[in-house]
Amino acid sequence: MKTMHKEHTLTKNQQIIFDLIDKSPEPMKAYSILFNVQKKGIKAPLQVYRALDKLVEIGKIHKIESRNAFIACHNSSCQVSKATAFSICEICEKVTEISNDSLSKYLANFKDKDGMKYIKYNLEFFGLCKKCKVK
Amino acid sequence: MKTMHKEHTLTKNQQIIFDLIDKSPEPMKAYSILFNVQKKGIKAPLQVYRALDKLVEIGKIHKIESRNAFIACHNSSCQVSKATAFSICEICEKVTEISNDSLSKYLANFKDKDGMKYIKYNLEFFGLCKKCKVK
DNA sequence: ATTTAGATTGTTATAATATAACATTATGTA
DNA sequence: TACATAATGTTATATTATAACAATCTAAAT
Repeated sequence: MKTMHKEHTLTKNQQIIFDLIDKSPEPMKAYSILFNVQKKGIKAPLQVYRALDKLVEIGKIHKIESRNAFIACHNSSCQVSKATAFSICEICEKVTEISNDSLSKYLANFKDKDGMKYIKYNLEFFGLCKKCKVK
Repeated sequence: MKTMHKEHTLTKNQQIIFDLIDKSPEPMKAYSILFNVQKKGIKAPLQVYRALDKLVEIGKIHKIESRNAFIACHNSSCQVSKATAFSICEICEKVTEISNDSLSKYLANFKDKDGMKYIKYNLEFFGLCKKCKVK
């Protein structure tokens, strides 16, 4: 079965903003994105936020909630941003999307006693990355 | 062994703000808190944010990152906000702290392949609560 | 090719969330 | 008492995000 969510044709603004985020080694914040795309004609915050909203919706990027920042999705098996997990280094702020079958299965099947039906989750691990740990 | 993290004596501002959040049936936002404590002499956003920072630090409250809102901790076994999990209803916005041994053990022991040492995590599940599900 | 509905864009203004900087006051402890 | 640390009060400002509305583009159905 084909995963459909990567198939969207992006609009001009969406493409410009996705390309920028996709090339960035770290999560990008909305106003940093704005600054970087102004030479391409995107001049207002709302233009950035609208593209970000759409890109999140179709699963091309994820929002790192604790950082108010956005990274490109590099996890072909992630289900349209419905199930996301990240590791975040508290020193260098490097963020990596976690792709781990055991974890995603565990969380997808998790049921709490309160009878809620979960349709989405977001998990953020914080710690020290390999590089920062040894410093 | 005694859990030490609930033993802090709160300062005046901290106590006022904690009491307000603790009584609230839903997560409270910073400026809503500010509005509600102005009659008690807390007049500036920074006074609120400083108390919130401290209360989060000592584990009396948690921040719901996806909502920019704060709830009191009712989970006596939670380790000073180092390991938090919440369920969030996307319709009524009810938030419940999840207290589940299996989950917390699984996450505390989770190790990803990238060699990171995790010292903290935050998990947010989204879905429909029992009430909203049947509507 | 034309129509039409829906999505996207451009624009201005403003709302909501959060922190910087600095002077002052309280608190605990040596 | 004196000292260090934490907390407070205050003004100003930075950062993140959305409201409202008119204009334009796009895809699909005539």
